[in-house]
Amino acid sequence: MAGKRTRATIKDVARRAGVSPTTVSHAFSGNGTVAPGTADRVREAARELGYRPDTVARGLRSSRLGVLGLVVRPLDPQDTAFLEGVDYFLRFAGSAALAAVERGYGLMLVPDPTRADAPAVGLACDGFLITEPVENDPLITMLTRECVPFLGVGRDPARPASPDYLDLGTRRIVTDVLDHLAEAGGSRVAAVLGTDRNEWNLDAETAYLAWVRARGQEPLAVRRAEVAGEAGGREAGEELFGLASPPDAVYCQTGRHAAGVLAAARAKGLAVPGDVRIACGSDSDSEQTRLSVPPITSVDLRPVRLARVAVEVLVDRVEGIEQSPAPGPAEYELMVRGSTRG
Amino acid sequence: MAGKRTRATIKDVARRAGVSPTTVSHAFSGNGTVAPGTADRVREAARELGYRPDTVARGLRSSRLGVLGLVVRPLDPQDTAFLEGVDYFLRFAGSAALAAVERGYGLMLVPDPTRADAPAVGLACDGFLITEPVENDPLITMLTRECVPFLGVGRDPARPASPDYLDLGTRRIVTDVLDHLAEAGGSRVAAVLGTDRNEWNLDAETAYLAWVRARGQEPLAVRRAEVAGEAGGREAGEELFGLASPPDAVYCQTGRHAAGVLAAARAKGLAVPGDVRIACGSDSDSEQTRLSVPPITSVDLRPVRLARVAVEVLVDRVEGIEQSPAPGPAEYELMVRGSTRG
DNA sequence: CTGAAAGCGCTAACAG
DNA sequence: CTGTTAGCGCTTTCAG
Repeated sequence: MAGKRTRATIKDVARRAGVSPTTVSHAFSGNGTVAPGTADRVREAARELGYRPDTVARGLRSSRLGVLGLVVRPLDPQDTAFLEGVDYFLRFAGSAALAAVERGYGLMLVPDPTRADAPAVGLACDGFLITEPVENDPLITMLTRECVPFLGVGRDPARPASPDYLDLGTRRIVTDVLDHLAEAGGSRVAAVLGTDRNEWNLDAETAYLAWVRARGQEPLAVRRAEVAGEAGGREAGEELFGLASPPDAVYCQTGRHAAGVLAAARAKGLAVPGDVRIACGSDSDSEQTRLSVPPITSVDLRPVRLARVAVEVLVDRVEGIEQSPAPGPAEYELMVRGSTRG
Repeated sequence: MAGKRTRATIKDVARRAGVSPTTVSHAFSGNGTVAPGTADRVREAARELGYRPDTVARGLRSSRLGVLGLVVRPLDPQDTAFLEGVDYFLRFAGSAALAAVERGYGLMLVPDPTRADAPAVGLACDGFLITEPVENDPLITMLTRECVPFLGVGRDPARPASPDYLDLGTRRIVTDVLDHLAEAGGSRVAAVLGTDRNEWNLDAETAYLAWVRARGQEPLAVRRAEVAGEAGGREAGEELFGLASPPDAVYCQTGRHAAGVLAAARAKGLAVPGDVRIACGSDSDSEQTRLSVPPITSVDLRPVRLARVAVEVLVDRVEGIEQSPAPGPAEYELMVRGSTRG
């Protein structure tokens, strides 16, 4: 079932319809103007031949392929951790794909095109969505140099804010969650933070430090790699609850961390909520937070909506629509659950 | 940040390296032969200019773009149900993307290219993965006609088995689950089936009917659309448990259906397991089955592995590698859980 | 080993 | 309204 090129070309259609290739081109692209009758003949001929314009050839001229690249960080293709963030990521990717389709684009998952082993096609995308750029993201450097449109979902923490990044509003979110923990009765709030160098982590840290200091306390933060997951959270929890004066509330950066902290608290015989309140700054739809016992208060970052907005902005950029108004901070919703609510 | 074409072309590199475009082409593609020294000069010039071969132009000649299309059925882009199968689908899509990358391909989610409103780029893919083809799938018709390689993940139920389809082994799986329900004490097993016309549903029905009749009983099957989800399952459960002689075991086709049936049983005061056993023929990782109370016995279809196999086979086809041995039925594992185990 | 020439399939100017 | 003429950036014979 190999088969050489069987598809009809624009010339075949032109010949059959008794017109020039240009006319066929016009008829299909809707550019120029074609007499209705002629257009019909062209369409008819094309149908008979099973002709469809070749996207690649078209892209060569118009330097627009119709493909958006989605780059997910962290990005090591070896690292199956890629699959760990499934809940949030799938919703994001799925929604982005749909939104892209609605704008006439395909959405391709690509590994970091700056890596040597990246498939060449990665570079062919008309624009890129980069979720959670890392500090001084090399991909952003490259895209900027080559004038390829992109949109960061989250800031590059080392670069100035700009319309090139969607603002996740991390500090505001984290502060809200911390306030909620305090309202729920937490008087000493610890934090379990991640280690990736992205907006989400770096801003969360900043926000936590500021919040704690504003209350005249010393920060009590531990860090665990995102990929350490529930086990990492459990470790962190054991560390925190083993202290001489343990926290009575814990803010966690990921749902998996939170689930681990919860497990550690329960293992230690601590009531949740009661002795300890736990909340998570992300990923409210994850199994870990939603279906744990008790369920863990967390934040719905609206990945479906976020992806849609991101695609809209990116497509506008790709199509050269002038500065689509940079949307404000992403919407979110605090999902208060049993882990902080008597 | 619009910017016209800034990227260096092969000519620029040729000029700078003092050679012809042909030589540059050879140096990069590894085709012809280039003297080591010349190749170095070319590479050097390219580096200085930040040159990278243009994938689109390259694809024009070689008619190989390096992109695999992933078509998910059912496929209505309007229908957010697309997002509902998240657990299984994400794992599948994520894993497929990784496997594709490892073979040097990009993996693009595309809507059914046979639809009128589909983005043209859908057609540009070098090959397609079609998860759960529907009966007489029009996409398969088109791809066959145009000699575009594809691989169905699941058979087209209306076409003869062939190496073009990965065998999901549905009948075997369903039979195993039914056997398990019987072993767990079920003497009258009902089925809640789906409505999509794909291998999964049609073969499940066949297998169920055969299994029941082999035991000298009459089938007791209800159907609910996949998208009806938990509510649909609940309805189905109410219907079944409201019968004069209700079943004492229910096979469900989807995790959501199973969760609904479970809810219906509990609402009716039936013990699960005890009065009723429930098992699900798919999607063991879904929240619905894994984290319900009790958790629901289901089947791990190994989507991560399945996707990897599918990509391997498809890439072999795309690259014209002769008949990579069609892999046998997909592996799976019955995950026995509380819903069938005292 | 290297290069000149001829396109891949399509579209973008311009002319008619 | 339609056709002619040039290519897009790259690869590919096929001569040197």
